[in-house]
Amino acid sequence: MEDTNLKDRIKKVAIEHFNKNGYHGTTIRNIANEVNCSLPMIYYYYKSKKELFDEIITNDYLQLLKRQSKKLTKSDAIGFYTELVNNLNSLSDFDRHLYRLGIKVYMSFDGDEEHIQAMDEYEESIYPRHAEILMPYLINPADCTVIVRALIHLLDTLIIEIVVKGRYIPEEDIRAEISLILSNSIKPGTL
Amino acid sequence: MEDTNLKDRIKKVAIEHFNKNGYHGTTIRNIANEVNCSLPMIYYYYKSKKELFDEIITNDYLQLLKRQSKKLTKSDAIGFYTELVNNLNSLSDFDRHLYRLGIKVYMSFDGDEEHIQAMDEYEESIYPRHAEILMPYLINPADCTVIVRALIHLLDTLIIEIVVKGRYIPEEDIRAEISLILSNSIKPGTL
DNA sequence: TTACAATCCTAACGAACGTTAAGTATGGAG
DNA sequence: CTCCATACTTAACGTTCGTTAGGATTGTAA
Repeated sequence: MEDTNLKDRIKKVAIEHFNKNGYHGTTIRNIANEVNCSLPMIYYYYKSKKELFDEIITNDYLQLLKRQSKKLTKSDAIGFYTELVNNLNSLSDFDRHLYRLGIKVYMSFDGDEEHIQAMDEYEESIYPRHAEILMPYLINPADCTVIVRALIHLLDTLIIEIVVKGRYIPEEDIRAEISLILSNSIKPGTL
Repeated sequence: MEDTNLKDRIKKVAIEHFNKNGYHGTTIRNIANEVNCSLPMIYYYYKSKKELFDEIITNDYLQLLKRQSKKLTKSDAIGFYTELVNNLNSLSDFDRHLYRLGIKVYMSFDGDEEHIQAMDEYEESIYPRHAEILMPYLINPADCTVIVRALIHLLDTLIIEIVVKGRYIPEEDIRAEISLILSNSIKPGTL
């Protein structure tokens, strides 16, 4: 993200503020102050406060998710999920804050009805996607539901731990936790 | 919580609003409107908006946590944690919203520095407490760190799933997920 | 040099905010 | 009946909010 470009600088600061203080706690004046530009410049580039927020969530956040998933070199099941979580450790501060803001909206802790609905739809696509990835490796396909659900739950908190609370979790720790769930349930040799 | 008492009715509505709209998104006027009282009545019972919020978090929320932990009849390890999570299924709407608000502050999604610090201190007491509970049952005490951490992570998302997203998770599902982590690590017979 | 679009500013708008001043009802104690 | 604390009100305070009107500056094309 270019720092010379005023429009982008505004968005960058906006993400920091929305992330830190929430939608209502963020003011256009505070953003303008930090960007060191006049107040109406924000309305020059963005129609309103709401549009600025919308663009961040529906553009930048979803783009970040796609960018992260493209990084995956998917080897085996445990390696795949370990990599997915571990990549978050090396997120830039900016991306981490953007991710955090996304989670916040996703959890209905900020934003309004529209955003929450969009996030819900996205979430419903998660379970089948993981089930599809794991299915071929399972010893007992009947256990699929429990295993996938427990896996998603574990992934969720690992993500929250890293992205929301800003902690670093070493790769071997991530692998150990994921293995705890998967190692007894997937076929040997695929590990 | 008495509904005849105006002071309590104000707090009840305040919790709903803080939970739904965040600290900055909640206005004294909106609360007064819904309680159907005049605006200064809120200042008659509470010194300021901040004090009202503080009391909810440091009084009511922590009391709810204690009340929940007292309900536990702690049998075996898996039963203990299953009960802990399952009890959240039967939380009243009011308590669930209060719990959600607490999680929100705990995750630094709302509130200010003081609250977040208080929550961090509380959180640091969690790991040793669970380690202590589980230690006697572990087959290999060297694995303690991984197991306890994975357990806490799993519990966290189960709690979020029920309290934040408002889903119902059947007791057997909770037990299955917790067993997935614990059943291979704790001594047989203690299950 | 002129014309014009893009980029920026100061100053102000009305609305909504947290908060308070100044009072009015009410009901029990003396 | 008087007194007074409790429970409540209307009306306004000063401040900050999102937003905009109206104009200045700048670089470029004709």
